[in-house]
Amino acid sequence: MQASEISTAATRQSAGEIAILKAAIRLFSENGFDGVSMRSVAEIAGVSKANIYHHFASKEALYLAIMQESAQKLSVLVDNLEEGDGDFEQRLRVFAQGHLDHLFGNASTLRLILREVFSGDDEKGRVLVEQVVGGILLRLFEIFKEGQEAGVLRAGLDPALCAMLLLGVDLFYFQSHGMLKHIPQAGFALQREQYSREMMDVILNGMLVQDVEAGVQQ
Amino acid sequence: MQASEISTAATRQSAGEIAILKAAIRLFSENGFDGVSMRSVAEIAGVSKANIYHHFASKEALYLAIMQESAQKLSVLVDNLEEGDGDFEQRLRVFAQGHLDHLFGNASTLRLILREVFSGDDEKGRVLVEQVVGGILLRLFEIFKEGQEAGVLRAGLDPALCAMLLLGVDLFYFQSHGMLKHIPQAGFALQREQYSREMMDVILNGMLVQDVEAGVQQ
DNA sequence: ATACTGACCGACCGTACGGTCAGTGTATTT
DNA sequence: AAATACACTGACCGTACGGTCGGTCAGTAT
Repeated sequence: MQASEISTAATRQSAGEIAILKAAIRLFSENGFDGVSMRSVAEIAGVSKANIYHHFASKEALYLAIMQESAQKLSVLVDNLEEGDGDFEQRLRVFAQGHLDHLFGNASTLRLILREVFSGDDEKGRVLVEQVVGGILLRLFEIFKEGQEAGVLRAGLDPALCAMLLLGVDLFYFQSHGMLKHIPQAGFALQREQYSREMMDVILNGMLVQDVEAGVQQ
Repeated sequence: MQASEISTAATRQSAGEIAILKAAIRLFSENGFDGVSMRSVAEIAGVSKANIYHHFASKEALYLAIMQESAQKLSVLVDNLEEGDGDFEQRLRVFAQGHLDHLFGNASTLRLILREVFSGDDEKGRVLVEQVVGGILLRLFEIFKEGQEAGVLRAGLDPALCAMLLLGVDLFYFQSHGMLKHIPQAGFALQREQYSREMMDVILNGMLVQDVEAGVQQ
């Protein structure tokens, strides 16, 4: 009944190492790289600081390990879109509906990666693409490209751009829902489902081919 | 209306103090609060560390001073954004492009504010949002509202949501282009104008009433 | 019994941090 | 000429940082 065998398959992980990773993911996602000390990680994890250096070569190495583990968690999102049944449009609509919830379900993980993505640093951006999120995005682009070849996505559009728009709309909400609540006019942002539904209504209507009325009335 | 004397009127500033503020804005916007040391600020500003403490009570006080100056600067600049004088669609395209240019034109200042809004506590965030985002959102909101009353914007849509989508698309690019440009498949992200144009193609197509095919070929 | 392994720890190192303080140099006021 | 005001500095303080080191201890294979 324990959830203790999550990723122990690939590399054997001691209880301490798992605790370290868990503590690090929480602290780094909340406070960023510079805002976290190895001492605080050790304390939260309930191990000695020296033990962290037994498992990880440096603070940077620990950070990178967490980033990659996090990216792996997020790739499940694309799996859902890839493996769903129905045609592209149906899968896309289901995906769009649940995507935002999924993001919030992996809040710590996502915050960690977004912090890096939005840092604006060129070098970090490159490393991020090459080692962390590049593969996920390419798979997403490919799915949209197939959707276009199937005649569902409008012909003139860049599939990658459409994918990023869909992704960006949800990421934007994930990042800024706290502040959106303070804007009086933005009543649509009070509830996640409402935001997702109305936003997806606009952008799907904007990029899908209009054969019949595409269920966009209300 | 010159933008050259923003805050020199209220309090006399010595050359050293100006250099400190300038250095601090650059460093804090690039590296965040925890990633900047008072020593590095002093070095870049070309003054002693003690001199910073002569002008500012603490690191927090320096950071706060910069935040306030930046927020004020941004809110003033936003008011000068061009809007275009053509039809509804043309106005929005000009506005979106101008807004995006505006974001990049004040990159350091903006990054500073965004960091605080997205990761700071609610209280500070709310003040900043009201001061910086409020004005521009309201202007866009009015444009969309007029468009809807004129029958150009689809009737079921929330004008505030449309405004938020447009701003979000620009903001998302500002924050993520450092990563996007390292993805070969995301060629649309290499040039600002191209990104803005193609994104607007999609979302305008999703928002506007479809009388004819809305001129989205290239 | 012995030898070996790997998880783990307390104590420590050099450095950099935020912040303080006594004092210097230089204008302006009296 | 003396006094006041203020921008500015070098040296210093206590603390916390990332990282290292010698060593303990349980498990295990020989």
